[in-house]
Amino acid sequence: MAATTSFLHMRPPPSIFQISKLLGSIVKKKHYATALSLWKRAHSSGFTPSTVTLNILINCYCRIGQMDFAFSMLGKILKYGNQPDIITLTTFMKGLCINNMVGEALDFHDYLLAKRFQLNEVSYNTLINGLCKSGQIRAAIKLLNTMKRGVLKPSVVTYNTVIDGLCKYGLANEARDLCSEMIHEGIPPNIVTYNSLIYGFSSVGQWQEVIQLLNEMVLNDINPDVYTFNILVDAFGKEGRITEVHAVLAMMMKCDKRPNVVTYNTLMDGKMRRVDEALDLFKEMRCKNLIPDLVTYNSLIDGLCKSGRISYVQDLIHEMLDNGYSPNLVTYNILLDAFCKRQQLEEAIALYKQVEGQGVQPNLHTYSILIDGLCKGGRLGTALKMFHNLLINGYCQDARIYNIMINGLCAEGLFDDAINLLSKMKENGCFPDSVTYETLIRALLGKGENEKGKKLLLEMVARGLLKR
DNA sequence: ATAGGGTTAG
Repeated sequence: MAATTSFLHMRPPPSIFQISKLLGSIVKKKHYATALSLWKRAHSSGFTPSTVTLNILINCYCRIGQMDFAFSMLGKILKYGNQPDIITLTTFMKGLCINNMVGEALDFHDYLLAKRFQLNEVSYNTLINGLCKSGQIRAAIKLLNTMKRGVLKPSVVTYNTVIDGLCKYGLANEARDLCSEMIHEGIPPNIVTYNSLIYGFSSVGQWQEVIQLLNEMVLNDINPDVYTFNILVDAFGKEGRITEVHAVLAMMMKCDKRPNVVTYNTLMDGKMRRVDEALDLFKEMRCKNLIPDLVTYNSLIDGLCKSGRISYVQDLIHEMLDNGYSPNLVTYNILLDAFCKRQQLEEAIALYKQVEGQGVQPNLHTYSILIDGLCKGGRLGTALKMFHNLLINGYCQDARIYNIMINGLCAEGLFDDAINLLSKMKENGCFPDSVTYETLIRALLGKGENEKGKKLLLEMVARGLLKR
């Protein structure tokens, strides 16, 4: 920051073009908060933003979830007598999408159309991606088909977006059909297409298809890249197939592709049960001049917490901060979980308040950790309060959160309350899973409540939830 | 010239 501050005071002063360029390079590294604070300094030194500057700032605010500020930057463009351009509008739509407001993004699109603003292919790709990422894959396909009939034709990026969406949804076969369709339309698949498809088939264990895709790639003169190898390392690692992981790494070397941070993160993640090996990889990574990123730190912190090596966690957090990474929600969830599991409930609550105070929006995982921690720490009342707040705020479709609360009630012997919660869960349209029934049945039978236990066991069987 | 879209990891 010192270097950038002196940059602002250069003689002659930098142009707004140079400042925008610097902001852009900071954003490229995803250091959005840094870019914003640099701009604040520039602004107070008297620099006036151009539309490009404001577009960059809109992007920054969107990425850190401050949509109200992003919107006020939109207003600033008008205030300076300029018109938002296609990049402004697309950036803003992207912001709505990544902040769980895809519906608003679509409304914004309709509004722009009504005002006769011209959007382009990138704008549509942004919307299609938003739909895919929010699980509305059918709506995304519909929009793709609309594009086919219109003036803005889908490109390889458009197809890749939907293909990836299908693959993430476990619909690899359908994705493959779409790839054939795209070839039929005269658009050849590229490395991204193949990577998505390989991810899709490897995540459902259809290795034959994966091998076929790899062969097909080579035939089409498309070489596997680091992404391809990382996807394979991850998929094999998740299945515990260490031999295959090593084979992929060997193949990677043979293709002259160097492992990157993601490769190391993936390998470390697969070895978190063996923290020492993960730490060795961490050292190796630094020997190769690969800079650890936030994911690296989060995985290591998680592994160290779970293996009880707390003193090292502190060092690592300091190192992480020194390297310019601020903890994100994943970091906080890891630490909250560690505090709860170590029965340091007061520390957990203090951290939670700190997170809220920073304006970071906790997610369902945060609440699951806390409610479980509160129950196990003898604070059932507080847990119930937090749980009911969640239901009121619309988090009522996730079985895991009910399971945690049911478990908490059972642990206190409050079986009737637990059974009532099962009913409430069904009323809310959330399907109990095998964990729900196992929790209740185990607790009831353990306390000699055999009749109630038996009744639930029958219900579980009737719902087809009993494991064979 | 500087800014917006698709692929991997928690």
